[in-house]
Amino acid sequence: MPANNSETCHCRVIHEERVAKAKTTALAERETVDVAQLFKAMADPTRLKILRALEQGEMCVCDLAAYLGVSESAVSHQLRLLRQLHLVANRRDGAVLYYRLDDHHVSELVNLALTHLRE
Amino acid sequence: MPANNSETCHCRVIHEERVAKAKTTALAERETVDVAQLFKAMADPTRLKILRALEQGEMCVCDLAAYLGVSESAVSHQLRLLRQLHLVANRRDGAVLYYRLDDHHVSELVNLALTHLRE
DNA sequence: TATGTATCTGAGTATATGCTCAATTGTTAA
DNA sequence: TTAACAATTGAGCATATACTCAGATACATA
Repeated sequence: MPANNSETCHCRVIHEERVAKAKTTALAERETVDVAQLFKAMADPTRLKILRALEQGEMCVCDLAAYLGVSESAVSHQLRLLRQLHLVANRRDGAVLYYRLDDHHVSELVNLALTHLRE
Repeated sequence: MPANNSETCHCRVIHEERVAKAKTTALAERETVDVAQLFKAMADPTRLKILRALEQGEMCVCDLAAYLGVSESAVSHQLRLLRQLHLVANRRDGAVLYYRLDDHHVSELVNLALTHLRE
C-alpha cells in the first residue's frame, strides 16, 4: 500500500524513508559536480589514450599527435583540459613541452574501469 | 637533438621510440571506447546522484525523482542509459519498478574519484 | 635579427547530450 | 470496463563538446 504523499501535485513519493535516507548520505552538490567533471575528463577516447600513453613516461605534444593520429592543435586543446583538472602536468625543455601524469589515481581509475568491463 | 622524422609532411615525431612504446601498450580501440562510455555514464551529476542513492538500497523511479527534484521522465531516461551499460538493474513489484546497483565496481569508482579530489 | 620549430589559442561548426512535454504502455483496483 | 497510478518513450530544444582552421606565442639557432 502506498503510504504517504507529501506533496499534492506531481511530486509523488512512495517510500518517504528511502528518500530521506538517500538525502542524509548524499554528497555535497559541489563534490558531486567535481566528481562528474573528473569522470567527464576521462570520458573521451582521445583523452583516455593520452592518459594511458603517459603511463609509459612523459611525451611531447607532437609525439602524442603522431601516436593518436590527430592534429597537434587537437592534442593541445585536450591537454589544456587535462591540465586544468590536474590530471597531467608539463615541464619545458627548450621549445619542447613534456607532459606527464599528475596523479597516480588516474591510472587506478582506468584500471578499475577495465576490471569492470572485463569480467 | 631531434632524431628522426619518419614522415615528410605534417606528422612530426621527435621521440620515435616513445611513440612506439605507447603503441605496444595501447588498449584495443574497442576497449578504449568502452571505458570512455563507462566514464561518460558516470560523468553527469544527476546520474552520479542516482548511483550514490542506490548504494543505500533499491529505490523506485518516483522516489528518485523526488530525491533529485527532477521529473520522473528525466529519471527514467537516465535509468535507461545506466541500465544499458549494466550499471543498474531493476525488478518489478506490481506497477512499481525497483532499481538497484548492478555492479560493486560502481561504488569503488566513485569513491576512488572522491579520494583523488579530496587530497 | 630573421627563420624555423614547438605549442598554444580563439572562432567556427557539426555532433552529442540532458531536459521538458505530450503521448503511450503496463499494472492495480473500483 | 473504467479510472488511476507507475513508468516508459519519442520529438524537440538549448547547451556542451571535440574537432578544424588560421593566426599568435615561445624558444633555438643561423
